[in-house]
Amino acid sequence: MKDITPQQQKVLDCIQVYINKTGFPPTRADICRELGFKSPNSAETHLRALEKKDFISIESGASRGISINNPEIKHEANEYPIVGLVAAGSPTLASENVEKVLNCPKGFFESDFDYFLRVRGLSMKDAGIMEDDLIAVKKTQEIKNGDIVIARIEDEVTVKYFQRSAPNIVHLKPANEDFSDIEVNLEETELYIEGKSVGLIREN
Amino acid sequence: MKDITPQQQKVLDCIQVYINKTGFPPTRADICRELGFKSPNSAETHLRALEKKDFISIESGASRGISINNPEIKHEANEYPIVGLVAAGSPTLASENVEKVLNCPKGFFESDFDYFLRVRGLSMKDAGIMEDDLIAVKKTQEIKNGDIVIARIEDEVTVKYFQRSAPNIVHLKPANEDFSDIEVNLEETELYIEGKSVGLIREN
DNA sequence: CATTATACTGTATAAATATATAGTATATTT
DNA sequence: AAATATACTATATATTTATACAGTATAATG
Repeated sequence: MKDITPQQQKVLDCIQVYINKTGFPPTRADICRELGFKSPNSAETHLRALEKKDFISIESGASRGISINNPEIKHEANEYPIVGLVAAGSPTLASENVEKVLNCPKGFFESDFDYFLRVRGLSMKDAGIMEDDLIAVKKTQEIKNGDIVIARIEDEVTVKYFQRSAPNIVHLKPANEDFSDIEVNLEETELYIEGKSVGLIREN
Repeated sequence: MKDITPQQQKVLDCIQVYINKTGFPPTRADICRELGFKSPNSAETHLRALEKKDFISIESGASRGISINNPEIKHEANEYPIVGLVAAGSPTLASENVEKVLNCPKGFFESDFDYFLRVRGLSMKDAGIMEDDLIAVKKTQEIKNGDIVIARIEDEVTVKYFQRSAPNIVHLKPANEDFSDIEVNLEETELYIEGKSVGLIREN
């Protein structure tokens, strides 16, 4: 992180204060009003300087598209969506699948994650994953053998242990003797890995 | 607070998730994209309904001028100690037993709780409680049959199902067939109930 | 049975906003 | 001495965005 100039610090503080006060970031004009600038370009150039120094991110084209980069994890809390294991289709954050959102501190689990998945069924019982548990899912394709993955095979979504047995053969193994392994031949069947489990929460 | 419709809840969640993801609220068009609406007016009317019911505030004329009203639940976070199952003696919050502290929002589980207990052994495996899991423990003497309790019998601390079989007989039942029930005659043996499990967290 | 709330599509537009361009001036670095 | 970063004013404009208006349809309410 490069050093910030006093004026840039003022602009950064102004953005933070504005967000705290209103709930959304300021426009260039808002910053000018707050800090007494007479040209929107004053704000613009400061914003670009802050962006270059990585203090903020600016989403191009979006109004008020400023977000403050906060690499240090201060017990900031986040709202994470809880999605259900929909029988057909992958768990998506977009639509009717979001059950509710759960407030959880950033860095709660060792790895960061993207959403919670509500578990249906007992196929991972012996891994201590019970019905209605919430799995913290990190969307990633970096899977190692033995990871617990959220996998979609032809519109069916399941939670299983991942094991690549051969270059084109993946085994999805349940942790329950009442269920059997799923062998997926990647040349015949489409397998999409939604992500992997990085944690679990049970409310009882 | 008036009651919210399922669809309005989705829109509200969508706003919250969008803010988490981007740092700023969505536009009407953004909401449509996320939820699959084809007219910006769909988002607009839902927003106005949410505003009328006081779930959100909308700043007139401002782009992305949506803020979520959440005066009551301020997602206050607390530091909870993680204590180990010390072989002799009850889990105390004395500093030598505190492994570390975990930041967790208030009201994270349905019931409030006092500390986390690091689980040793697999005696509650079939209840989905695995080695190294963290049990959220509420210090209480109000125990019902079937509750998962943290019990101390003569300096030995265990986690078990609680069942009062007779006025003076308590059974502490494991959830693992390799372990056997512990029958406690309250007239002969001292049983102290440390508290009960109200939730579980697994970091993996 | 009329009214109101919910839940949408589709179109239009004034206002809000990001952002480029053209300058001026000072301090710092190479 | 030239280049670069900072720190502004002033103007212009394409795009983004909020928001109104016109419909359709269904369920709930009084």
